[in-house]
Amino acid sequence: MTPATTAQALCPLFKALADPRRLEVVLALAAGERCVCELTEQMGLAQSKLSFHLKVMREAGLLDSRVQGRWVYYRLRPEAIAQMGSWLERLQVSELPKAQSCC
Amino acid sequence: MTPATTAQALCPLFKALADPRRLEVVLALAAGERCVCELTEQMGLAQSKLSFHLKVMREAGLLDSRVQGRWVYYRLRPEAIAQMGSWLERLQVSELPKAQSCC
DNA sequence: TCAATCAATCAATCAATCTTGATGCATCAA
DNA sequence: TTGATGCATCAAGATTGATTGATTGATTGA
Repeated sequence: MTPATTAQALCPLFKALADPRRLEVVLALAAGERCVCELTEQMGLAQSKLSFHLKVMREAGLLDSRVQGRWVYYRLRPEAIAQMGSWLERLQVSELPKAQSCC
Repeated sequence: MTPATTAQALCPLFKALADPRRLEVVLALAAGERCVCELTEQMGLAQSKLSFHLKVMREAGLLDSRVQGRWVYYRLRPEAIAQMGSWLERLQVSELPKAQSCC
């Protein structure tokens, strides 16, 4: 996988984190699986709004869900977190040289 | 800084990465500082388009710039990368317990 | 000076995302 | 079987973000 391809694959993940509500949801899920009704209460979000954001994150591959009876439980996908983390790590060059000249 | 506050601070950074063009620019800058004209050429982007995206990333705190003569050089802000990285790390819980019951 | 170059900005258009309230579907308990 | 609950989905409108082409300001070399 070339770096460019990797970037393409990562974009949806970063997009999924590019919203304050979603960051909060992710933070809540870091403590473990939660069902939608718990999240709704905890976040103080309208049900359909939360459902929308959960869908965005699930489709990006950031979250997984499972159905149990009439409840739906969401959880983080550690692979997704790791993928972003290691991409960022590769960027972390200690001392970048200044460009000498240009054009 | 509470976790929630941290999340608020991180949102603009993740937003800055939530675009394929911007990811490519970041990738290019990982190799070191570049001037806008180099990036324009390398990315094959219209000048005003690139300028727009650079501004988004600079205002988010992801990039820094310096002016030298009539050129402007952009570079990554390692602190920004580190901030996102360590936030992601804190999410990386090894084995999340399943929720028992709900509601 | 004067013309050329680099880059930011602006206004207008277009596109993507979010929000809202309503509706539908599945599950469960009575 | 009926009513209630949990969640997804939908259509409409609002908000935000991206693109385009033109203009402007600063800097440089002739």
